[in-house]
Amino acid sequence: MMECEEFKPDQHKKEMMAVQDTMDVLRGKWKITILSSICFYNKRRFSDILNDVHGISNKMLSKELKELEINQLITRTVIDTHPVTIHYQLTEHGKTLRTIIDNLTEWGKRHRRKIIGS
Amino acid sequence: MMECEEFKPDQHKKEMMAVQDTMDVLRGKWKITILSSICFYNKRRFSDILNDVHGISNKMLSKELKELEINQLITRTVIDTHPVTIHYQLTEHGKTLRTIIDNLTEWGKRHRRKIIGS
DNA sequence: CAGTATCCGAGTAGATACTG
DNA sequence: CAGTATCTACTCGGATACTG
Repeated sequence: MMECEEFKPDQHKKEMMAVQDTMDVLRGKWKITILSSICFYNKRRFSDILNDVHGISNKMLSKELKELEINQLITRTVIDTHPVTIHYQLTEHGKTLRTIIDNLTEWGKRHRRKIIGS
Repeated sequence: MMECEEFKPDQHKKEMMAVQDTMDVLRGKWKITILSSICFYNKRRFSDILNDVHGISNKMLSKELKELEINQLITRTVIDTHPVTIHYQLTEHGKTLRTIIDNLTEWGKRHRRKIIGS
């Protein structure tokens, strides 16, 4: 047996771990949709996102936003109006998800055609 | 990095639905990793995947494989040996996930560097 | 406006044991 | 080898009500 065959599976394990890492960050029913909404509008407030993301509850939105912030994908900015306004925005790191979001969108459309068509 | 282009909000709603569709298909702790394993080896047996995907139980693997098959991402082929051998393979439709898997892998590595480095 | 608090059912997932 | 069966704990997520 060639040594590359020993090396490749090992490399593959690392790749699979990387995929898992990403999926852990994006887990939850709403995360990608929330990111997509913030990305689309650049800046977005809590209640706006609540309207954008069809079906989400304020409890879940609050929770998902916190997790996204912990993972440094979004920032939360308090603006000193009365009452206070909160702006959510993508970080530079968060913006690097753009390609993935686009791919997921494209694939979703294709999948729908495939499943309905069959 | 790119910014989100100006679509009409109505168009954006459809895009978000498409993302949701994809995430619904890929939901579950192990699906992407399983696909990644099958993809890497082209053909893969049940117990092989069980070894590839670190931490998964046979119950979960069985369940996830069924769902992937229902969504027409993989095929299950029974080969008449003794005892029988089962081959799992990606369908053509399943193979279209390749780009997404690669992107998720790349992003996972970048994210790890980002989080550990901060 | 931007969230919290609480209750609860449904689904997810692990451990272990068993089957053809 | 390729799964099922069962039991159990944990988490997800919805509904409703409440706060500064």
